[in-house]
Amino acid sequence: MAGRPREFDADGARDIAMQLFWSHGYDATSLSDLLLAMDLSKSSFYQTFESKLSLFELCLERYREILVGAMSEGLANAPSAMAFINFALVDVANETNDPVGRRGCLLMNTAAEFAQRDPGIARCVDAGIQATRDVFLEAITEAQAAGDIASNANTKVVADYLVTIVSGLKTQVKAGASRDQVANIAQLCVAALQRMT
Amino acid sequence: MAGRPREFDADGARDIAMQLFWSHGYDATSLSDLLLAMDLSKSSFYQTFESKLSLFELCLERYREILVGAMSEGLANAPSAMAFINFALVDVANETNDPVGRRGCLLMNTAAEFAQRDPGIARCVDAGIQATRDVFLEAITEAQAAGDIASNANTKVVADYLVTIVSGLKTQVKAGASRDQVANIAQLCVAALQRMT
DNA sequence: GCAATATAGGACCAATCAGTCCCAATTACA
DNA sequence: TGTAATTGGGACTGATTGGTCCTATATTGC
Repeated sequence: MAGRPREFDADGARDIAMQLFWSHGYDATSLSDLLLAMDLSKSSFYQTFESKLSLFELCLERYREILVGAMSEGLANAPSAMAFINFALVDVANETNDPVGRRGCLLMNTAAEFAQRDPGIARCVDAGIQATRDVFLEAITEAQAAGDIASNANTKVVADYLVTIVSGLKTQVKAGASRDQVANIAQLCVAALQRMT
Repeated sequence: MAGRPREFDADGARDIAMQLFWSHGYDATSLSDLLLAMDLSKSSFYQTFESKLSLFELCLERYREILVGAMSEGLANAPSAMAFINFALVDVANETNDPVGRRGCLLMNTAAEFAQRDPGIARCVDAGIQATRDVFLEAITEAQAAGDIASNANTKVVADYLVTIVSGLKTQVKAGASRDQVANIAQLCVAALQRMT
């Protein structure tokens, strides 16, 4: 009944596209760039992914999946919730010498580039940010139980605080800040968190 | 000796362009958009501003000028340096219902969009960020003298912290956060700052 | 063999892009 | 009056954009 099977891995191709979008943004990633990197003919591309925009949505969802997965795993494996939070912030400094360039966060980049233009994209971005916020929320609750964060702190606001910090740090990286600079800011943020009442 | 004088205000036209770039970014602002808004013919445009890119550089410099001016004035007129810092952060929440839209900061937007593409633009962005950092630095030193910030705090890192926070908050705004949400995060950041040792 | 699907490749589309050039008219100063 | 500069407008460039359509070939299940 079914015809000739697809010869390429659609998920793999989408992941390659995700890297491009992450590096250069939506507009600056042209269709020809995509076809070249994904090693697809135009026919195959449009048969599998409806359009550039819908592929982008897939990439955003995939990005969230990977990001939240890594964060959840990091939290689970960390010696303590506070250690995880500390790592999440300080680790941003390592992106200053990322061989693939200072790309920031695909979700935040998208929010900055054109989340307001397309409602579907806006929903994707929002869902992604909420998901990372939820992981932080979990870590904060855990850190509270461990006595590392004041018990009367408003966990939701603190979670938003962490998302804001990470977002801000990544923008600093894109703006050209040095490794030490970013690491120092991150440490200050963690220290501030620990002193909250 | 001189011929027919220019009929339009070049600085005013540049300011209009700045608003466009601020709202939509560099790439998404087309030349026709610019000509229409600035009310210029293509001839006049290219005679006065060498190219779209060099006009953009002018806009970045102008933006810095306005931003730093407003911050300096705010600091000078505030009841205290700490009050100024508090206002600088909490006031970001007001951008959630800005009639012109959630535009973020032109400097940070540019850093995110393509600071890495062009070295001249990267310098402009960096200069702008440094300038705002310097105002914060001044405020921090003043707040230290007033006893509102711990005297042993590393002022440069704290200044970077503030820049990071403002940048993060503005990104939150662009990502769709509510007014209260942003205000709460901002207040938390200020509270954290005041508890630093 | 037949229907269904996927393949690569290219022709083609209308639109947009930034930028150049040329034009005739206009307005200044000397 | 002549020179210098700006004006608006349009023609035009070459390139790129995302996307559609078509053809011919290939591979599957029935």
